Amino acid sequence: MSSTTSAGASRRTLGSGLRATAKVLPEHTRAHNRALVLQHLFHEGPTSRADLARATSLTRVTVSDLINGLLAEGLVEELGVQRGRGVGKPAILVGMRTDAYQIVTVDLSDDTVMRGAVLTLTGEAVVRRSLSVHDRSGDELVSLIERFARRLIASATQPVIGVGIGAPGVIDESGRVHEAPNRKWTDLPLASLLTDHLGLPVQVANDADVAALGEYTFGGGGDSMLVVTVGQGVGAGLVVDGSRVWGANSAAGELGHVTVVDDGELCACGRRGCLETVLSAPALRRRIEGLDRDAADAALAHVGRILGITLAPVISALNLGEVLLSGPADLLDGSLRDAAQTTVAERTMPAVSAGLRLRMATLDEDVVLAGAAVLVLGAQLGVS
Amino acid sequence: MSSTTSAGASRRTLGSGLRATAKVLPEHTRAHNRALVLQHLFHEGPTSRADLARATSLTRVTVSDLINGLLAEGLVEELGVQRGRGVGKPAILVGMRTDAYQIVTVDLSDDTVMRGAVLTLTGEAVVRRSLSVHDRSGDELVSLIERFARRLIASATQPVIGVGIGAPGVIDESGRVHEAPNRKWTDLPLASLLTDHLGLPVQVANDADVAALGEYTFGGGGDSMLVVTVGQGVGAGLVVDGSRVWGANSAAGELGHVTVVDDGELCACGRRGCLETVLSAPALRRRIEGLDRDAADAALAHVGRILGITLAPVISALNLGEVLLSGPADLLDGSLRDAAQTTVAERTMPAVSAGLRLRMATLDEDVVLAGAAVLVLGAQLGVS
DNA sequence: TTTGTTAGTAAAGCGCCTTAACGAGCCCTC
DNA sequence: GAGGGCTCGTTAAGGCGCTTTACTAACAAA
Repeated sequence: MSSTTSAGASRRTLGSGLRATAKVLPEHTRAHNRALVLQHLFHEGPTSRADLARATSLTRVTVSDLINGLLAEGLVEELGVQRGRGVGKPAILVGMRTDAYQIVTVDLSDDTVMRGAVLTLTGEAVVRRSLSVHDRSGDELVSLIERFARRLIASATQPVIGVGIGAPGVIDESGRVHEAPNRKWTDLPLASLLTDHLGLPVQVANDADVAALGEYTFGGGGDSMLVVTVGQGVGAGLVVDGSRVWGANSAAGELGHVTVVDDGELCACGRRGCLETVLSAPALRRRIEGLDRDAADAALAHVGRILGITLAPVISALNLGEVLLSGPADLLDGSLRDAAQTTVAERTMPAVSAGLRLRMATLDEDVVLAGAAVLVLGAQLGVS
Repeated sequence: MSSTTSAGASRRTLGSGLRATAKVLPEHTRAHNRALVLQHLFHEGPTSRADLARATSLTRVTVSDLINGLLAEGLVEELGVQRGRGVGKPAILVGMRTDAYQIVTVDLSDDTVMRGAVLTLTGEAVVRRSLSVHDRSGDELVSLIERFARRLIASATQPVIGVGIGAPGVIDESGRVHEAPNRKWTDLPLASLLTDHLGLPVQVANDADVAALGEYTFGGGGDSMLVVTVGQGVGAGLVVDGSRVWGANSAAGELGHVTVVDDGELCACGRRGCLETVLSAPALRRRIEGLDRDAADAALAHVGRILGITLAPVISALNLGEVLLSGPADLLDGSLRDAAQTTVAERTMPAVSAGLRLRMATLDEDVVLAGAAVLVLGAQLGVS
C-alpha cells in the first residue's frame, strides 16, 4: 500500500498544545480529514457518505472525494444501498475493509518468551506465535525479533500495513529505547532499525503505554485514564485529555518504583519498599501463599489500600476518569480492587472520586498485542 | 482590532491527540502558521522575514505574506535594516509591537480582594488596581467584576485585545465555572457572560491553572511541570507534554484535598488530614508560631516530607521535569522545599528524580495576573 | 567594475475545501 | 399512476493557502 507512508502524518490531529511547533500545509488538512473519516468508519461501522459528512461536518463533496481515494487504496468498500430509511434516494453504505489489511504485533514484556500475532485491523488474531528468548539480549535479541517478525509477516494472509511492538523500558516517541536493563539495551533506535530491515513501518513503545492504548481503543477507555499493569513488575500507561503522556524524559508511567512502604522489602532496583515489591504478581502470590481464603483476602486488601494511597494524589492531580487494573484477575479483581477503590474514595475529594471508575482491564493477556496494533493503526491510518 | 476575533481559532495548534475530533479547513492552516510566526517573534524578539522562514520552515514567500497581514493589523512593525551580517542584501528586522496592545487581567484567588491590572503583551503592568470584595458573592460578585473590568479597560492606554481572569473553583475549557463554593457560583458561564457584557473576548480559568500558565510562558517552565500554589488553600496547575491538563471533569490540579495525614486535622471540606490542612499558608504559620528558628525549620521540613510523599507518585506517573512552588517564600523556600526535594528523590527511581527540578516559582504575587494574560495571548494570538 | 550572495516580491501552479447546481432514485399524495 | 418533494451523490466553479520559479534590490569581496 503505497499510500501508508504518505498517511504517516495523519496521526497528527488538532489538539491544544501550548507552544506551536511545526508548520502546517494544505496536505496536512487533507490527512487530518481523511483520518477523521476513517476514524468514524472504524468505530461506528459502515456509514453513507452523506452521514459521514454530517458526522464530520465536512461537505458531502469533500467526503466523496476522500472516500474515492480510500476506495482506490482498497481501505474501504461500498456495501450496497441502505433501503427504507424514509424519503429520498437511498444511501450507499461505505465500510472499512478491516480484513483486507493486517497488522503484525510483538509483545516483549515477558522476559522469557516473545509473543507475536497477525491481527486484522479490528484487532482479531489471525495467527499467533511465540518464541522462547533463551536469555538472549542486546543485538542478538534484536535480530531474533527481526526473524520472528519476518516469520509473522510471511504468515500474514493479507498485505501488512505495519509492525507494532510493545517492549519494557523507557522508549521515546520515535521508538528509540533509551534503556531497558533486562534486555541489555541502551539508546537503541529499535523502531528505525527494524523499519529499515523489514521494509515496513515499525512502531515501538513501552509495553504499559501500549496496554493503555489497547484499552483506550479496544477496551472502551475514557479520555483521562490510567492503566496499571501488574505482571513480573508493575507499570503504568496513561492517557490524559485524549493524549498519551510521554513525560519530560519519555519515562511517564514508571509507577513500579515509587516508594510505598517505609523500610520495606528490598527491590530489584536497589531501593526499598517500591510498589513493585508488594503489587507485582510474584509478590502478591508470595504474600498469600499458604493462607486460607479470608486471610488471603485480607492480605490482598492490604495491598489494595497501599495502591489506593499511592494513586490518590495522581487521580486528584489529573482528575482521572478511569483507572484500569491489568493483570491476573484472581489476584487483582477482588478484595484488592475493592480496597483500592474505597481507599481512593476516602482520600480524595468527592468531586474527584465520584466521577472515577476503578475497574479491571477488559483485554487481559492480549492487551499488549492489541495495543501494539493501535500503535500501527494510529501511525498509518490516523485511527485510534 | 477587528482581526482578533478571526484569530481566535489560532490557539489550536498541532498536537498529538489520539481521537481525531474536528475538521480542519485551509484557513486553520493559515491561522496556525500565523501563530507560529507570532510565537517566534514573541519569544525570540525581532527577526527578519528570511530568518523567520528558516525558523518555521515555511517559505520566504509565505512568511512575507503573513507578515504583511500582521503589519496591516498593527501587531508587528518593521524595525529597520540589520547591517553587517556578511554578504548579501541586509535584512529588515520585524518585531512584535508588544506595547501597541494591552491585556486586562483580574485575579480573584483572594477571598477578600480582587486584584486587576492592565498589562502589555509581554506581561508588564501598566496600571494596577484592587477592590475589596466585601463579602459579595453570586451574581452580585459577577457584576462587581464586570464594573471592575470596565474601569480597567477604560484606564488602558492602548487597544485591549482581551480580558483574562483567574478564579478559584472548577472551571472548564469554555470558561464556565462548574462550582466555586466560596463565591457561591454553580454552573456559571462566566466567560461568555462577561464577553457579552464587556464586548471583548474574556477568558476565565482556574487560578492555579492560570498560575501554571504564567510560569510556563513568563517563568521559563518546562514542557512537563506542576505548579503548586500555596495561599489560603492549596492548588495545583499542570502542563504535561506542552499541554494544559483539564481532566475528566475539568477538575485537574485539585491537590489540596488529598488526604496526606491519617486522622489529621479537620479540613474545611469536611474530611480530615487534607494536604491543605498542613500546607496552606495559614496552616504553616500556625504550625511555626512561637517556635524558634531551628524548631520552625524542623516543623516546615516535616511538612516538606509530607509534600514529597504526596508528590512522588505524581512525579513518577507523569515523569515531570519541574515542580514549582508558588507562595510565601519565607515559608516555602527553605527547609520545606529541601525536605520535599530529598523526599521525592528518596521515593522515586533515579531516572525520574535525576531529571527533576523542584524550585520556587519566579513570578510570585503577580503569577495569576501574568498567567491570565497568557490565557488571552493564547486565545487571541496563538502565542504562549 | 564585476561577481557572488542574500533579502524580499511577483507570478504561476497545485491542493483542498466550499457553494451552487444537477441528475438519480425513492416516498407520498393527489 | 403521475407528479411533487426529498435525499444521495456528483460535477463545476471559486476562493484560500502554500510552493516553486523567477525576478529585482542591496551589499561584500575580488
